[in-house]
Amino acid sequence: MVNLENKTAKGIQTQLHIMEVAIGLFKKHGYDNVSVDRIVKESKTSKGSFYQHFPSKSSIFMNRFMELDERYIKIYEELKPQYPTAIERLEAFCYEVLHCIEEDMGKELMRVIYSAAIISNEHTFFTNEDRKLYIILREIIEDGIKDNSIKNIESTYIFYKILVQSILGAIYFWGLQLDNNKLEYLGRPLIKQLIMSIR
Amino acid sequence: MVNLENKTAKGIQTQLHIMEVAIGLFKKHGYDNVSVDRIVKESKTSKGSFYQHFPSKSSIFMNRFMELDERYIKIYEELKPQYPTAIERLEAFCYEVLHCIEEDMGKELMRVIYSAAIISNEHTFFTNEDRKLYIILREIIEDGIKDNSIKNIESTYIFYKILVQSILGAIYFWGLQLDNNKLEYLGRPLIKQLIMSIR
DNA sequence: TATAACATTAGACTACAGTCTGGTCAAAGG
DNA sequence: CCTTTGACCAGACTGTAGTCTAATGTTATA
Repeated sequence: MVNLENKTAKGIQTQLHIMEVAIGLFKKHGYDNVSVDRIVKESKTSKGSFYQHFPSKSSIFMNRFMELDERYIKIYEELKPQYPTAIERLEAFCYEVLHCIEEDMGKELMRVIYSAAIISNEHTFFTNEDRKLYIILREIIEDGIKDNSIKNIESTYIFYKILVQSILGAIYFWGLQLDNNKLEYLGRPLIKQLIMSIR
Repeated sequence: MVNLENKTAKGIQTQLHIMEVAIGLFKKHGYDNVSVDRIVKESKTSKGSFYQHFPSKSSIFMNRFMELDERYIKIYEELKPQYPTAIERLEAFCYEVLHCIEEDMGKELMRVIYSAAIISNEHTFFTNEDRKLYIILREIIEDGIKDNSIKNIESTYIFYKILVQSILGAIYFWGLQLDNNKLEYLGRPLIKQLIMSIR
């Protein structure tokens, strides 16, 4: 998910190197306690290099977050054969997404992303309807209409938006909590209720 | 909702004055284009004064946002006699909340609040279960169980959390959008679906 | 009233995200 | 081979949120 357009091999390497060092420092000391100056110092690069490859400090996390969509595809493919009906797949997939976000990203990263995404117009990833995750969701809903396991919805598009809002809400809610409750555990009731309502 | 503990009358006046000037400047030039330096200059105060009364720039908005809970109480009281059953009250109340947030606060203010709340541990308002809005929600759900208009829920507490996540999600989703779609319009399908599911 | 304790205020100062400028290097086209 | 274009990089610089210190006002209590 690293930006590949007009980048030299060396450039890509630098970008990856900065990213690795930065993520390492964030993990060790926390996002707020690591400055860009320190990142460029420890990675033996410079401010100019950093901002050549990342539009902002938070976009280091954004890069990782965007990569997650590739994982969703794999998750969906693995999960698909396990459930006979689309509605079951939809429910299981949603839980997997929540699980994956917590395990692979972690709360701090998600907090930074959610905090940045809503104030910067730079991040259009969330609103991009061609995002892989969104495509999968719509696909499963479509399947559910076809196999008649999903009923009681106005349209694929509307229910897909309902789901997106719910997932955003569950994650945001989780991000607010200072305790260690699991995202999947917190978000499950909402998803469950929605799934129940379209059965 | 201005912090009253250990404040002199003069202090409160200063706080209110700063708040008025700041909100005025934000409305005129946008939050990001108004610095704290400018606020203290135009309000003829000082940095020291500003941070005596506000823990951060964004908390000016937070103050306003917290005041909104008083409005919710009034809204609920006015709305209460219009609907015979609790489930109808719950649905109507949720829409009113969304409506109110857009009208009284506006998207920019909510963006700033949502962006700040999830990264700063300073803001416990969202997670405080004694928040007026949350009390009202639980009360209506309780009423619904009593008058038997609400069924199919595991418990008041769980469904209340479902609702809170949904409202957060709807607002966050709205905040992400660059267009001018109304919050109430965007969030309505999710609320409707949930209400339907507990009927 | 005197004084201690604390709220208030001013403004210099710090830390840090992000910008800008100027230079180097690699590759592509003539 | 030369030149042009643009990616890459270094580091000085800027703007701004938030801190610190020291002075001043206010209030409660001895």
